[in-house]
Amino acid sequence: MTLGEQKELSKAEWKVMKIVWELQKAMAREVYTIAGELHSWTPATVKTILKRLADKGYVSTTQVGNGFVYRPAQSAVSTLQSAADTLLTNAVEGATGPLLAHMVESSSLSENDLEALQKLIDAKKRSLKKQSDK
Amino acid sequence: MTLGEQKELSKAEWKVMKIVWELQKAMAREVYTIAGELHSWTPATVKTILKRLADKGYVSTTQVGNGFVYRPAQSAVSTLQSAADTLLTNAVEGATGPLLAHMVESSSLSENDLEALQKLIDAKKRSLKKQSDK
DNA sequence: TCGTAGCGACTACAAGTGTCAACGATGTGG
DNA sequence: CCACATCGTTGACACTTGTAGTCGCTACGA
Repeated sequence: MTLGEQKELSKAEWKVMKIVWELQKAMAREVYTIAGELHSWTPATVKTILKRLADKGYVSTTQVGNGFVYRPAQSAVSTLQSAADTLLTNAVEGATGPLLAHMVESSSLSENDLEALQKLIDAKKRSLKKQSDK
Repeated sequence: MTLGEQKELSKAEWKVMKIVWELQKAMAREVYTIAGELHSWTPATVKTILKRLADKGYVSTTQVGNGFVYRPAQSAVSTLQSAADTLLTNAVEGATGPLLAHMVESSSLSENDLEALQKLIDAKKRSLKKQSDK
């Protein structure tokens, strides 16, 4: 994409993207088979969404035979992160803490994830402290 | 609302809700004055959005004079939390950790928030450990 | 080589959104 | 009591989204 203005993903598009992220490389067939099971969409529906995702630049395509191989154009993590930023934009002063608490609580995180978060929070706390006695 | 099926907020609706959450009680005038400055919307636009929010049940209204007092029907925190849950739904296995890390990093959190998160994470870690040596 | 299965493109259409103008009802200052 | 400022409601219109059918093209098995 020429620059910036990344169109956002719609609900249905997220669902398809999730499948693509999981497969990493996928033929249309695989995507709509899975999507069919998961959301009872017809192949036609999935094809439309794939097209829209390609237009928006979320999946890249490489021709193979009579069709494409679809592949995520950006990582799931970074896409999720921008979505999270958007979400945080809507957060009123003071809501962020409880929000994060809720998220941590309701996600299943690995030992490593928890460790990393711990470190991050420690660091944040220290920098807060330091700032207070400038 | 009778039960369940909460319609979701659209982008513009979030922006208006944010204002309503901040004001807690607001006349149309106040909302569209602020929204005008913030997003250069005309009063007409804001009125439409307020109506839609009322229809969706996100703001409650009480008549006063020729108009309404608008007031959030649910807390910012709980609304944000459901949005977060939706977001987490789209998260691929393994993405949640980095996602949360990013969010913690990019938000400004108070000492108390950080403390609370720390406790939560500690608890989570302990329960993970316990589970592993069943 | 020829039928067929499957692909992507195009078309369709109802519902949701972003944006706003106009209108009729109503409260208010003079 | 009247003119005016506002308020909420309606209507409007373009664009996006959810959902799906159809069609022309192509790869592939018989």
